[in-house]
Amino acid sequence: MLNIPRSFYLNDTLSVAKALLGKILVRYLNGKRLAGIIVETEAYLENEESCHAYRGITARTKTMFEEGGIAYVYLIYGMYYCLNIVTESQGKGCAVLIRAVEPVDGIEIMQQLRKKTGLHDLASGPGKLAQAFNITKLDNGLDIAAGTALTIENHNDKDPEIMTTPRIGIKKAKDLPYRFFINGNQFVSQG
DNA sequence: TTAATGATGGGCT
DNA sequence: GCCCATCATTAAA
Repeated sequence: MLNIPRSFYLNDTLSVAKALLGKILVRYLNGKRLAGIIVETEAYLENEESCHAYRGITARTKTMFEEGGIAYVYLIYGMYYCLNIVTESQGKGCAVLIRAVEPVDGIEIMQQLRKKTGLHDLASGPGKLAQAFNITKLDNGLDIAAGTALTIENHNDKDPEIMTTPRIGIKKAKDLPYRFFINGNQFVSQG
């Protein structure tokens, strides 16, 4: 039940993306706890084309240049938000996309936010996850390492078996093996 | 079962 | 104007 400190997020992005698997994403919404086990992530490095920060700082991407542990939230396809966690040092411009979690706490609230029943489709994709946790552009720039409204906890479970593949839904740098997920977990997106 | 498509809006080459 | 780190719905097979 321990909030993960900033030092965790200052490590290299690929290591952080893998280390986040099995950790607990926690959101406090109107005093209620929403939580899920992170089962799928993707890394975005500042030196490859598919990274938003690749072309430098803009109004949208300036959050990606904050220091590790800050939330970077952006609107995609006009209707969904994606939650990222900035990694490494201030000014670097890299982050980890949280793609899917396995719901643990606050499942009824997630079902209301998603307008769905059941468990499997609640947060098995980046847009679904943001909807289930009520994450919007208002959360852009929040300090996840500070451990307040939006945070990540380490429950000291054993390290999961990690699978690696190319990232999903991108056109550039599509072959880089920067997607990670927990082997066999049914809440990973796309099967 | 898989494949195709519409929704919807901010950022940018 | 076109692109986009998506999803739910519909159509086809």
